[in-house]
Amino acid sequence: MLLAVDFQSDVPIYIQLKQQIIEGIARGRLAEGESLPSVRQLAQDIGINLHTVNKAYSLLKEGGFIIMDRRKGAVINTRQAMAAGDCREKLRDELAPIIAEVFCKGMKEEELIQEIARIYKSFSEDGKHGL
Amino acid sequence: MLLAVDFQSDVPIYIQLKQQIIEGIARGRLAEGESLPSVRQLAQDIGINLHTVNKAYSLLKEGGFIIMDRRKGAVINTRQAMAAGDCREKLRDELAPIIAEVFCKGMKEEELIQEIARIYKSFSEDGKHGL
DNA sequence: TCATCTGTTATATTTATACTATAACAGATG
DNA sequence: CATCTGTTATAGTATAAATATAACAGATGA
Repeated sequence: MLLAVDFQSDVPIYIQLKQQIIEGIARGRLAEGESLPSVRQLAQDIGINLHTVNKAYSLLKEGGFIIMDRRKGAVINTRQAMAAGDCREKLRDELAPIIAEVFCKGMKEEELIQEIARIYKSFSEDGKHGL
Repeated sequence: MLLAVDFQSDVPIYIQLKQQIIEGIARGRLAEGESLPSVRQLAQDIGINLHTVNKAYSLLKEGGFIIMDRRKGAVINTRQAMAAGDCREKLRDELAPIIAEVFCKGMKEEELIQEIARIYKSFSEDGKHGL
C-alpha cells in the first residue's frame, strides 16, 4: 500500500502514518495477516527517520490494529482484536467540536448524516474487494 | 458562560477555548450580539496569559464566529450563511480518520449515525432556549 | 557459525509549537 | 485625562516532533 506523507501539514508525520494505515485496513487494502514494511524499510522509502515510523507502529499496536511478530514484522490484526475496548466516549469527544462548528455554519442534520454515510460506505464498499 | 480549561490535556489551551466558545454558540448559551469577556479579563479569570486568549479569539474571528468591536469587544456574529463547498472538504478530512477507526472496530453505520444524530440534537435542542 | 535482518531501547540534538512575560501603541469610554 | 479595549512586537521558557547514532537480543538464511 502506498503511503503519502505531507511534510507541510500541521498533522505530525507519525499521526499521518497511523491514520493512513487504519484507513488502509478499513478499505481492505491491508488484509488481516498481511505484513507491513519494517520500520527501517518504510522510513527509507518515505525518507524519514525510523523512530517516526516506530512511533506510528507503537500507536497501532496499542490500538490493537497490528501485532508485532519477531519473524513477520508488523502484522495486521484480526477485526475482533481491534474491536476490544469501548470507543464511544472517545468518539463523542472527537466529534462534538466538529459537529458544533458545522451546526453553527448552518448545516442541517440530514446533510451531515448524508456526509457521514458517504464516508462510511466508502469503507464498506472498498472492503468488499479486499476481504 | 463558564469556560473550563484542562491544563493536563494534550489539546492546546487556545484550541480548547475556541472549541468551547463554538459549542457555547451552538448550544445557544452565547446569543447573537452578546459580548465575550475582554482578553485580559478572561485570561485573568482562567489564570492564563492574554496572548493565549487572543489566539483563540483570532481563530474565532477568522472563522466568522465573532466580530471584534472596539467598543463592545468580541461580539458573537450572526449565523453565517454556509460557504458550503469549502466547509465540506474540511469536514471530510476531519471525519475520515475518525470514521475509519470505528469502522475497523466494528461499529455499524446505524450505530454511528445514531451517535452523530444524538450530538447534533443536543445542540439544536439546547438552542431552543437560547434563541 | 556468521553475516544480516528484525524490533526495541537509549541518548543527544535540532526544530517547531505552545505558553508566558513585559512593553508599547492607538482608539474608545466615562 | 485616566482607564479600558484590541493589537503588535519582542523575548524567554517548556514541551513535543523529528532526526542522528548507537547498541542489544532474537530470528533468518546461507
